[in-house]
Amino acid sequence: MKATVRALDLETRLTDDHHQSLKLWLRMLSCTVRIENDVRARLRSEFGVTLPRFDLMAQLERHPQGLRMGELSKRMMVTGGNITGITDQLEDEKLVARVPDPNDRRAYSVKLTAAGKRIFARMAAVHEGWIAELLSGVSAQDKDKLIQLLSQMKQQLNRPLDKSQ
Amino acid sequence: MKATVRALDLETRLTDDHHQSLKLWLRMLSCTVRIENDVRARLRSEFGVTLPRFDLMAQLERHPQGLRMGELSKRMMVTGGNITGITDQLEDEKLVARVPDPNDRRAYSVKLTAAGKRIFARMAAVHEGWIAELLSGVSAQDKDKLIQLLSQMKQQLNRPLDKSQ
DNA sequence: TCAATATAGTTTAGGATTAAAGTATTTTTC
DNA sequence: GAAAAATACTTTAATCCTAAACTATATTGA
Repeated sequence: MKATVRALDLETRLTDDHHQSLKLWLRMLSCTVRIENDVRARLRSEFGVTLPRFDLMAQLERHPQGLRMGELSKRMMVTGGNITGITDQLEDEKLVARVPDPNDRRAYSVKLTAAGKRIFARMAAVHEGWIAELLSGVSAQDKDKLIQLLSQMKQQLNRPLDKSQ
Repeated sequence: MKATVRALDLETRLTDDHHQSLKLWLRMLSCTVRIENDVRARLRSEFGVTLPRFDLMAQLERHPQGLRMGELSKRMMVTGGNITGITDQLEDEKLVARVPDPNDRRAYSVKLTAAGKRIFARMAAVHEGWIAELLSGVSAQDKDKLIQLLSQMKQQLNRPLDKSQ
């Protein structure tokens, strides 16, 4: 839309923006759910593991010193109660361990066990291949552009919203 | 990365692409979950409705002639059993109705009731405003670019994958 | 025709997820 | 130093969601 001079009233501009935003949101949601479903099915059939358990282990792998429940909750953007449940099951399977925090008796760190590390490493490599395969139809340039734009979006989403606009 | 001449072996290129794809995927997932959680909370607090129920009604609103269970399942990218459950509840609330298909006694169409239409219209307008507000930090140009790139991604995701690459 | 197969939807069992309330511990505040 | 508030995590009840098995109807093909 090159510097248009024709009169657009506020309402029209608002509506246009609304539709554009909604369209973008639905398109992004659609891609995300599509990939998520695919990965979920593959994790189940190839490794007999659920997506949330894989995700929790992925967080821990990036933080070998361990993460608190609250940190996991924040990073995975799910409720604390949810983290409790997933951690319980991974602990039953001896893939993660709750390590008491010596300085705070309410808290502890969750860490991957040796078995957890081993098993996760195997899954992660294959998982990365799936994602690359799924996105193989998008050029490297377009991926870069998407990363850039989505990084910016993410940042904007975390910014306190100005309700006055 | 401008037409580089230095020797990159296959493995390196593969790994680079894998990391780029994974990064893109995680960034997109992060934005999506962030928005989804926000919308879920607002739908609950403003209208006392859940996100999946809202989504199902949104599908029906776009198809006034009604949609079969299987069509809803495909469009919403969730299992049929899930659609059964959500539809049951919306039907209990008299917001949608199951209309028997005269030509196929196994099937029926799900339609919004008059009350469903009225209530959904009210929610949809506000919902659209939330999305616009959430994405207000992204310029119209960037939104256009994102829509374009994500549309392309969506198309590529639906293409039969070439496992040989 | 009628048996085999496919399709439309539901049910079931198990796990995931949320919001809200609850428990235990720590920090703050007076 | 003790009451109040905050923090870290868990529990509970309800809903969501999946995969797999199931019911009922429709289609296919010998």
